[in-house]
Amino acid sequence: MKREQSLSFEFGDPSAQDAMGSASESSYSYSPPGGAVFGLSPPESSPRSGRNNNRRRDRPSWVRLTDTPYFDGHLWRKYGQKKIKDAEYPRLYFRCSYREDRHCLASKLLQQKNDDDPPLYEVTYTYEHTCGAPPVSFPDIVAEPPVSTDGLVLRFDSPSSDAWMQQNGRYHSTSRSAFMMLSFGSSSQTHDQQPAVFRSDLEAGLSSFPTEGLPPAPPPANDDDGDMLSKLNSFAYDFDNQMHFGDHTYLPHNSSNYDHDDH
DNA sequence: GGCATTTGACCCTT
DNA sequence: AAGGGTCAAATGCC
Repeated sequence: MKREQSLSFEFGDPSAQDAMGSASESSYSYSPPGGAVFGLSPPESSPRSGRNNNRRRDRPSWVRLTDTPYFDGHLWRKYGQKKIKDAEYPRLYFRCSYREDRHCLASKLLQQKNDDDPPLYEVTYTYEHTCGAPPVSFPDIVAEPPVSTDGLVLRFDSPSSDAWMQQNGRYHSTSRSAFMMLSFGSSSQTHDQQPAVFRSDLEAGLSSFPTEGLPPAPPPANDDDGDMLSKLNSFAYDFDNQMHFGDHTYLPHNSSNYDHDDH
């Protein structure tokens, strides 16, 4: 049902591209996936103020192709829609629902690519979430014996963060039975507690529930043991060159050179 | 009434 | 100057 995904990172600053592929520090304002995604300060000026800082082409962004563009584990508010020249479908603009509350700069841009069933969308994400909001799910964590390693497997039962979105004050889902799995401690990992597997299995379905009773997003994660859920996003990115989210495989461009001709 | 979405205008980037 | 991204007032929904 779902398509294979690809992910590309685009930066105006080559040094930022380098930072994406390693843990090295960068003067670039963006904190790449795998780094500390919490506690970032917003830019000194809004996008409309200032001149050369925060230019569009300098903003970190990555692209995802999906047929479920709304279900990515975060809450988004739509703030614009525009007909794009030579594009068959309008472009939709979303920003993090916590933009004001927590100065989260994350935004995404939705572009429908075709009219298949289901339609394919190109989703361009800009800036990592700094809101600290957990994935939109309330999973039951189940420890299971690992399949073939000496590690630990955690299963996050339904609903999956990949299957829910907020719309008109309610969460909506196309998943009836979803779960995610994390595997820790694989001997192939060079760092402690990095996942070897991170995936979810989704089945088509439809349901929704109101958002009123949901707890607020937690404060930025600390390093205490047991705070697994608040680290979920980080875990998802803690691969060297590959990330799995849901049944999507993300393949960040990892060349050390900035490359405009990436497709 | 409060909040999210829509949509035309404005402004920035290329 | 054209095209694209964001703002903000208007509108709709709960």
